[in-house]
Amino acid sequence: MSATRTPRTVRASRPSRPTRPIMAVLDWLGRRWALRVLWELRDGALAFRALQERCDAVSPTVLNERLRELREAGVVELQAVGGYVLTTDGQALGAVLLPLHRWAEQWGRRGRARPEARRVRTRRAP
Amino acid sequence: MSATRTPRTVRASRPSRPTRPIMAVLDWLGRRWALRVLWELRDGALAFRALQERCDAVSPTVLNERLRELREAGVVELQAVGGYVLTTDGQALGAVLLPLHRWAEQWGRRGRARPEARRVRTRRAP
DNA sequence: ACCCGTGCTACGGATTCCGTAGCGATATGA
DNA sequence: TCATATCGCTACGGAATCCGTAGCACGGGT
Repeated sequence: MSATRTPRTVRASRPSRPTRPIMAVLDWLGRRWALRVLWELRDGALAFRALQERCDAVSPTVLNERLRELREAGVVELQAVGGYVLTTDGQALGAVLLPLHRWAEQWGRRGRARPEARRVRTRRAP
Repeated sequence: MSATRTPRTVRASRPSRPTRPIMAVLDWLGRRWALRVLWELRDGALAFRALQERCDAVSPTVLNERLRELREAGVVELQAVGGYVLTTDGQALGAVLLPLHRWAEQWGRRGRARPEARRVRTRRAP
């Protein structure tokens, strides 16, 4: 019937994984600028535009979306005055980034370069 | 010439930041599935398809791209037999994820829900 | 009445991600 | 030798996300 040779079944092997919290965290933490926002807020509150400034001038659309997700996760909050700040949970999460910072420093000393920009999608002539 | 009222200059304030290693790490680590790949490799080597399986059946295109970046960063390598495995640096980086795991467990116990799927782009009526 | 700064949104175009199909190489068995 | 199976990995079209710019509504200062 089928033209293919082998289904190569890759799915169907996770029938009822309970979706551990770590999976959820790795998911929303692994979105663009999420880690960076936590890192930039580690020293104290920052206003929206100040935060945007520090994140390589990320577009306000994405920044606002990340901040909303981080607020829903309960790690950052917007205080009446002074801008965005880490909550207690957020500070605990930010503390996890300190070992990462140390690792990055040693990693940088070993001459590791940042993986360079991905290949541009081959565009066909218009 | 411009019709705007105020430039609201958000750029132009980072003239010569030396691009610390932590920034580079937060960049390539904050891409989709990068953290998850490190997490799934923490217990030992995994073949390409086995790794794909564990990462919610991520598409092979993205998985291969992440693996390439992680190899260029020197945290993952493909051994002759057995599939992908963390390097020494990679294991040190994976160790950073353990405190994150503990944080996530407590975070999950406090009833935090994963920030739900983003809103669909508001499409105006046709 | 301005001027300035706040958080935040609209929107079109560029980039990235996903889902499926399949290739070349290698291994194993009949 | 031929068939089958699995390996890492690629092609490609469509969907989702991200970016860059412009600007709104509100409030405080002068």
